[in-house]
Amino acid sequence: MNKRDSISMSVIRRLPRYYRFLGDLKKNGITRISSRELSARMGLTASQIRQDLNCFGDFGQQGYGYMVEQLHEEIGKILGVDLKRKTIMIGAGNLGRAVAAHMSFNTKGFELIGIFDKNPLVIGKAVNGIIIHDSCELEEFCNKEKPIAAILCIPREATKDIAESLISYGIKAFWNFSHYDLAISHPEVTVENVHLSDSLMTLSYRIGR
Amino acid sequence: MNKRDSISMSVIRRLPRYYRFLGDLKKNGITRISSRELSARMGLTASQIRQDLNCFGDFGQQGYGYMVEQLHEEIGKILGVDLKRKTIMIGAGNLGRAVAAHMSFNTKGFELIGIFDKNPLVIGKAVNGIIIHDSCELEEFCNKEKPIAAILCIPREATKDIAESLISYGIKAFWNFSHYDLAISHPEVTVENVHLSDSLMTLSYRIGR
DNA sequence: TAGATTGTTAATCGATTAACAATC
DNA sequence: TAGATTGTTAATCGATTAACAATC
Repeated sequence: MNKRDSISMSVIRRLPRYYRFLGDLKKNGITRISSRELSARMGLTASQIRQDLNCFGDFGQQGYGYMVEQLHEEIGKILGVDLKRKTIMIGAGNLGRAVAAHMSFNTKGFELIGIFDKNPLVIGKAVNGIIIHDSCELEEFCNKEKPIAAILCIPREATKDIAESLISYGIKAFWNFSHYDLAISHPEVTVENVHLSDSLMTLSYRIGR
Repeated sequence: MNKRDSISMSVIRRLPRYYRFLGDLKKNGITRISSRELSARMGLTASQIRQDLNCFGDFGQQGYGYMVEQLHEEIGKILGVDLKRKTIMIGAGNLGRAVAAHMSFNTKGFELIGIFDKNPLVIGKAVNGIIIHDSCELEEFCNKEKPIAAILCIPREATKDIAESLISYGIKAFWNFSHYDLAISHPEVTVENVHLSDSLMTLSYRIGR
């Protein structure tokens, strides 16, 4: 088994947070940091930080700590934020357009190259310079441009079928905003579900009655 | 210690998903279900489902299973989706407007009663019938309407200060979309962070290089 | 009653924390 | 060298899974 495959989800989900905090430290001119100091800032244990980082290599120096800029860069590479994976978005409703306009895909490993919708009212318009195409052009577009990732901002009911079509067009990864648990049987396809509704209901629970 | 307080986050985060699946079953006319059948549909173990549900009460019937409609309703009550907590949104940019237009707050325990921004271009407009007010009216509005929850769709830098003001105006819960880990020291305030960037970077990691 | 399935206790597994030898 | 802090192993804690008696 590849080392990378043995990393637990718990660790993976903390990586972007490390990346963010290290970026901040760098911006504030801090050049080195100990796991203890970082743990205090992030609200973790120093032990956990050292364990997490050691999943990927020996980034620290004993008796000294970690170099902020170097560690930031290393984690960036681990996350793959330096890549430019061709990405399409399906669904240009409120949420889709906002995500397209709001996210900096190019600093997170992706490049948004096309948006698709079947609503004639939005087709032909552009969001952040990305043109909204007619959904019927999807297959042709994929054959030509070979995107590997798709962002799904479509209604719940449409999700499963569209995802399957997209896989047949060569899509290997989904960022799914629809209120539906996309679970793909193909093992080579990666899915990240964003369930805003679930998040809000979790807040509702925690507020209490 | 209150029973409710002893429930782990792992369990809490699964509740909305149970709620969703049970709603589906109900819609499909299925009136009862065993933990084994539900586990197969949800991709969990039957054991986990029984453990989770037993945190809140004995909803099942031995030898028989669970009544779908009744369980759906019970979980809804546990989540508090029947409540109408007065909620405001701060920040009516792309993301804020999309969230305001896209989410069904009233089926998730909340009622959006006002949106605030300082951009004159959007003040006075409405999203889904909710008026966008000038931010300078925030304190007055809170004194009058007494909202208890706030949705933050503002830039990273502004988040901490605005959150603290809002707490002084009586806000008890935050749904935070800013790229910033809002961690409030007041124990009576609840925070749910939605980190879309982190989610996207997690996907980037999992795709690999 | 017999079969089914829960509620619940016990066993296992995995993740976090603590401890400390290695070493800068 | 002495002090500091890592990398890493061991101990603890919590969450998941298995097992089974209770009971519908």
